[in-house]
Amino acid sequence: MRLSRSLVPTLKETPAEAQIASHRLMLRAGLVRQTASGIYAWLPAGWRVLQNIAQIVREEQDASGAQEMLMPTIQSAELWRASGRYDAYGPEMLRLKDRHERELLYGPTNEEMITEIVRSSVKSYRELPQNLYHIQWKFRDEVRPRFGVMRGREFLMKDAYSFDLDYAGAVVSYRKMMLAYMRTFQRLGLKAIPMAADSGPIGGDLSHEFIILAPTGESQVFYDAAFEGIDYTGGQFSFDSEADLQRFHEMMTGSYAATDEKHDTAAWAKVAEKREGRGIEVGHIFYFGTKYSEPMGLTVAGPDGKPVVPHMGSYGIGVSRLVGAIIEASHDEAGIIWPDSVAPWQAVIVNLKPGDAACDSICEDLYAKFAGKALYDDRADRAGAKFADADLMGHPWQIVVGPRGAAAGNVELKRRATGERQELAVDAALARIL
RNA sequence: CGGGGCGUGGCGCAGCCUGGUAGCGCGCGUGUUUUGGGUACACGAGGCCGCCGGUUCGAGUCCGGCCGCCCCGACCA
Repeated sequence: MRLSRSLVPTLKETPAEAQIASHRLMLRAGLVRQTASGIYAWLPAGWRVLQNIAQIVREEQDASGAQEMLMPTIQSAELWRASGRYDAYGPEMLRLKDRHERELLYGPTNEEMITEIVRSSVKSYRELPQNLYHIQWKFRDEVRPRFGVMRGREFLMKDAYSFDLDYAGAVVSYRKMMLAYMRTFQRLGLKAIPMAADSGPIGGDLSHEFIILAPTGESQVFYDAAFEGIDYTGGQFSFDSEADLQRFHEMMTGSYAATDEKHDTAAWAKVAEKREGRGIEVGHIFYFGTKYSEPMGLTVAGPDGKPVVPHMGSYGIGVSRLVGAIIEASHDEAGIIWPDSVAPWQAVIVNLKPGDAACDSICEDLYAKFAGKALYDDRADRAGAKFADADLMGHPWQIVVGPRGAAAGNVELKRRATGERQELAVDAALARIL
């Protein structure tokens, strides 16, 4: 995109409503605009980030064997009465009526709907297991939306639902999702720690929250250094190997990890290498047995022909929350520092002197070669303003093209994360990035 | 939902106490200037002062109601 013709409204000053770093930076970098309390419009740059994150989430879900689908945002109240949650869910659920006075709701989650869909189409144990997910907007009428996109009322979530014949099968599905999550967060450039969470009446160790480390996180976290440096994407854990999945699960549950709410000082004392930090919750997975399948009448024919009630689990990632969380984990005084995998553009080409033949020629050439992966700052602004915006927007690379180097066919390459700069020939710079 | 606060050009704010024809900085437009980290100067555009009602000769300012938004707390991807 050419910046001169794009809607990327950066701000020099911070709007008064924004308190935390990610919210301030998202507004200043022109990623989002708030349209109502807890509801945001995603502007071009922000939308690219959101899609990049969603794509990584999607790839890892697919790799785990889950199938993507899309369920609607609007659901009928009837569905929720069947599970008993219509009344139980409370005022957080946005309720609507259509022109015929039929009761509808804007989905806060999709257990009921997916259970109904599976109920109507899956008839035999041979069709299990199934794991279905979608990436869809949710609405939860939070009492107090805050922290920008991290605690909005409308938010984009990836939610997956697994269906297995029995508990043993559900455990395998659970472990696959846990692995998919750790791989996803690693690819997003985040350090994530799975933490045991309340699993309700079902019990067991099959509910985990995924906390990512960020200095400005909401809660204090305590964890074993054993979680550091594990490579989840390198091939040592296969989704197809139950032995791998078990080893992985033991690794994740065998070391101490807790937020301040559940911190156990006695157990903590025994940890050899302690780590503490701040964290943000970005995902939650749990096994809940037949909590929905039972009341909603989901059964399949078992091997002996008799009906069996499938065991379910559900698995959520806050996709839009991740945008804020990544910024909390990766920014400095000047602005955002995007991990390469989620950046809206890999590089910004900063033309210091639009109109100068040498500068224009190098920039146009670079811009074409990046084929959409670079933002071209062709605005007729001061150099300082462009540098400030480039840092603010957080592009992983900045390619500075000025008359000084252009004459010799050189550009300056700056890495946003380290601040490191060097003067290179155009092709050499290009080779470093692509 | 309890507690606190704020709504005045696009953004950040002053003016309100003590009513008298709306102001500052940034941004925006034009021109000159400058030309590698938000340059300087000049001219200019842009405001239902959140909304409704009341008091008053006169309301951004005082009174009442409503709406919106933010912050702290309890709860959540």
